[in-house]
Amino acid sequence: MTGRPDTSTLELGEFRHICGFCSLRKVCWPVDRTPSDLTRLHTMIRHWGPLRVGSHLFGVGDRFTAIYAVRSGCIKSYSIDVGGHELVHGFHLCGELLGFDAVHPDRHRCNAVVLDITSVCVIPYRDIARLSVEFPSVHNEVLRLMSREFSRQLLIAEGSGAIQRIAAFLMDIHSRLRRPGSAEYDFRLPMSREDISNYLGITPETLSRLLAKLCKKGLIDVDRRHIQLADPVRLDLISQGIPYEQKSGFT
Amino acid sequence: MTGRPDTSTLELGEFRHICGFCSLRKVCWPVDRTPSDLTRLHTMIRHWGPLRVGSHLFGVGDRFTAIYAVRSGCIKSYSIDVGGHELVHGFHLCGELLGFDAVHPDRHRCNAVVLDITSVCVIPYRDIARLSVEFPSVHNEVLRLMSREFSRQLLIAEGSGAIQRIAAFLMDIHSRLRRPGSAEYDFRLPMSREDISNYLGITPETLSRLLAKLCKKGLIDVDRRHIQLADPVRLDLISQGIPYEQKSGFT
DNA sequence: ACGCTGCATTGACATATGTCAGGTCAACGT
DNA sequence: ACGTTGACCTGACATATGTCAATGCAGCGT
Repeated sequence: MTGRPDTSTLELGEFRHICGFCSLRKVCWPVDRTPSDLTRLHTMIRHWGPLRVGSHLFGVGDRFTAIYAVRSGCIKSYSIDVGGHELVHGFHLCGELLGFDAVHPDRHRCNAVVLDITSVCVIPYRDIARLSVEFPSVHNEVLRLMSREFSRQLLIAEGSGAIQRIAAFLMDIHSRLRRPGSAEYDFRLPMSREDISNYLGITPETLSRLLAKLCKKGLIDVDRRHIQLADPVRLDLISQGIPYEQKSGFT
Repeated sequence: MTGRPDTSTLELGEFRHICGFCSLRKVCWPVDRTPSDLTRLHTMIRHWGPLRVGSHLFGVGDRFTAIYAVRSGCIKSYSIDVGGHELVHGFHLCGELLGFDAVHPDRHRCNAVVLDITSVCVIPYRDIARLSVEFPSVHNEVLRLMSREFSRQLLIAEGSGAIQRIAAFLMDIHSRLRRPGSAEYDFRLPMSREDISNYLGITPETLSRLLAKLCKKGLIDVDRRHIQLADPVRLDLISQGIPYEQKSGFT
């Protein structure tokens, strides 16, 4: 779409669509809009996908051309450090935006790869900038969305222990994956153990052991990528560094 | 200034100033501006300070009223977690901006406390929003500054080992503290060991030991808060996880 | 000069996490 | 049914870091 060659990408479903009918509208642009605003959005946004697992939305050094909204599936953003190791910056699930990493130098500073079959909306940045000038609310919206990403990063980084970060991660993914209003506590992780451990800054072995530990303590149930939060309340306490019992074995 | 009562604050030097004469102008707003832009800034910005060590610029829950630019000194932003422990988000040195933590919920999510005798510029957010609408370049500027903060956070968080993070921290502070064009490699840390270790997510003891180790290896010289980077090149390698020798003892 | 005080350092030890190696299991094609 | 493959789990051990307690040391007021 940006002219970037990526032969691993399927471009099957490219077509225009009206955001006014989009189920994700409130997620992408929660501010109330007038019909004329929606008409504008209609002329700006393209739908794209479904994309094949492993294909890239953009890569390091690509020019900043657009913001992406995930309609379904999961995108992983990552970079490769000087030692050649992958560094996972984050995951973008259904209803979330990505691409803000390139606002300043005008070039993407990370890669974005498809983990699940994924469809996205493409919002050209040029149009966002134009809209921002016309509608201050859009400007605030962009700032707000950047801010949200920012605090999510802090959330994971602040836990001092591995268990805290794992618990926080599970709670975070669950809250982002569940449909609004749903009270279900089970979900399927869209990413591998390796991606999770890399994101959390621990080894896959430690992640595996601590998941087993949480399982044995009865806080969660794990079956491969299927997760059930058996005791969300205690999990939440652990994610905040509070052992749920005096002698539970969690610091 | 915002009406927030803070009896520990000195309000000695409050007066209007023309940013066109300000030595920090290029740091705050590096984009070239027309004289009329400068006149506008003139009407917006107030100077404030010097502020006493320990006084607060703002606290958690305060309404988002302004962005602050540090003219001299050092500000620490931090929050208190549910366990009552302090969590240091970052430090703001001469020529840097703070206050963006409150763009979304319109309330500050952290406290900002003075570490060194500090003077700041106060830029009311209302005016920034207004300027953003009139001048797209200002809008980009705000995004760029948020983006810079964002990547600084990642820089520190990504190092897997404590030594990496310490090395990265020292290099980072040095680059932010030195005057442009200066080739000096010594500086004075504006914050305590406890603040540093808290920021890096390690204990003061570990910090102390690893600083001693770097010292013994001849990479730095330490005298209380005075630091000299004796071997910046190798320090930089360490900050990227690359041992500077095969058997150096650094992972 | 003196002792006080707060911060920084150091040592001994406990614990958490990484490393390396091997083993288990489900998914898949033949 | 069989072996192959890749992801995941587990054990033994090395290392890094946290914890607790004691010491050093500069700044400061008396």
